[in-house]
Amino acid sequence: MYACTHSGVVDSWHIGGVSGTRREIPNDPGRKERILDAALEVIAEGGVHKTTHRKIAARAQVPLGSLTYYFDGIDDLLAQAFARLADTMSLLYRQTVQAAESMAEAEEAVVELICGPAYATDREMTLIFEMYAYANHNEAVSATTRAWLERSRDSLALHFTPGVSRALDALIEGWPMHRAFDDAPLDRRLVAETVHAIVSAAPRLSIDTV
Amino acid sequence: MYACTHSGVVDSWHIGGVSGTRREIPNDPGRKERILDAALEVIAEGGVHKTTHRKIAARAQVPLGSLTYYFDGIDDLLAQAFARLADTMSLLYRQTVQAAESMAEAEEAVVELICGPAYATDREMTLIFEMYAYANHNEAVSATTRAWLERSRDSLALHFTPGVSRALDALIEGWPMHRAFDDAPLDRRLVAETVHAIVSAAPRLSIDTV
DNA sequence: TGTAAGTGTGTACGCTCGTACAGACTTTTC
DNA sequence: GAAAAGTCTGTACGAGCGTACACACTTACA
Repeated sequence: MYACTHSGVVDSWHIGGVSGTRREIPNDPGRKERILDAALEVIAEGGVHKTTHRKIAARAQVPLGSLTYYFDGIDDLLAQAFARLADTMSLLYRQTVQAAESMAEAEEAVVELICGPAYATDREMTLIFEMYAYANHNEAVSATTRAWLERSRDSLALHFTPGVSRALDALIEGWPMHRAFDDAPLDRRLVAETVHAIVSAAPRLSIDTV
Repeated sequence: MYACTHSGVVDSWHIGGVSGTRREIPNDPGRKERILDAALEVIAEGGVHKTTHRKIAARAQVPLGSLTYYFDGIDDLLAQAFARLADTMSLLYRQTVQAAESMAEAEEAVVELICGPAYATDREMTLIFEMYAYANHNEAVSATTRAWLERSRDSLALHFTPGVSRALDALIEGWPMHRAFDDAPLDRRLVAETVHAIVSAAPRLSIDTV
């Protein structure tokens, strides 16, 4: 019986001088993760509404039964896939912001997050749209999304005041969304100047005075 | 045979002195629109991935066969439902912006669009998420979405320069999205001050100088 | 009234879906 | 070597899906 808290731990030991090896990782070490990655690919290609166990299994090159073995149904699988996406994206977000060592660099980092495509490529934007949509109908994914937004704001708070962080975060959310549908590429200078305008207004943003 | 370009036109005429009346509107005048509204309700409740012909038919209180009579499959139905949503929202957006008669009122209109809930309630936000997600996998909905974004920017252009319009539009997109997942309500003063910061920076926004 | 055209629908079909589960397979222990 | 424990999977089943279509119904006109 597979417990969903799969650790992947492998242990070797010696008993009475005899060296034994416990079965080397269930069978296929990274299988669960491979399934989750396959799920994200399938979602990116056809959307959640066309995502099925069979497509995921085929993409991950695992038998159909594997999915019911590792996950408690399709909702659980999707929730864990989106959680994996959120982890990856959050980390990238944080690394980008954290690397900045001055206010100028911090502003530049925000511009980078908005203009990409290092942070969010078309594929990631598609997945994010799917996640947001699905979150409105699934409590686990909703929690994942909230945690993600909170982590984003915390990352910005490394450099900016709370008010500025909220405003910039909204901008980082909204602008790439338009980029996803606009034909024209994003004007990097316009973005930079908008970011600067918000940052410069910090002393006047009310939430910071509370 | 029903042609999907249903006009709803009723015509009376006289031929050779005999007065005739063409059947007064197919049978159930607003049926097609009722089906589309029902579709949006079903989508709002369970998401596109749980939306089916049968649920829509039940919600609209029409027979199942009606849906295949009026629409060329589920993709067509969803596309027209989202087009209806976009029309409604676009109009509301434009009316809100257009009513402003000074720069101060224009800024206030933008704040209103962001903070709602007049413009976008939770239900509408859910539908918008679904539309964006679906647009990435359906050409017709993608076109509808692009047209919507363009109309939004045109509305803003009634009061603001192109650069400011783009920046504000991104903010109007992103901030309500966070509102949809945040526990805390939006701080209206912070929003107002952010909007003002962007508007005030207009002379320095590069796209306006081109 | 009879006929033709057009509008609308109940039913049924073929298909794919999620999921269950008997049992094959692998490793460990005796 | 045999048994036990645990890991994994191929197959099958019931449910629900989109869609087609024969046919009922309504109206227009002869």
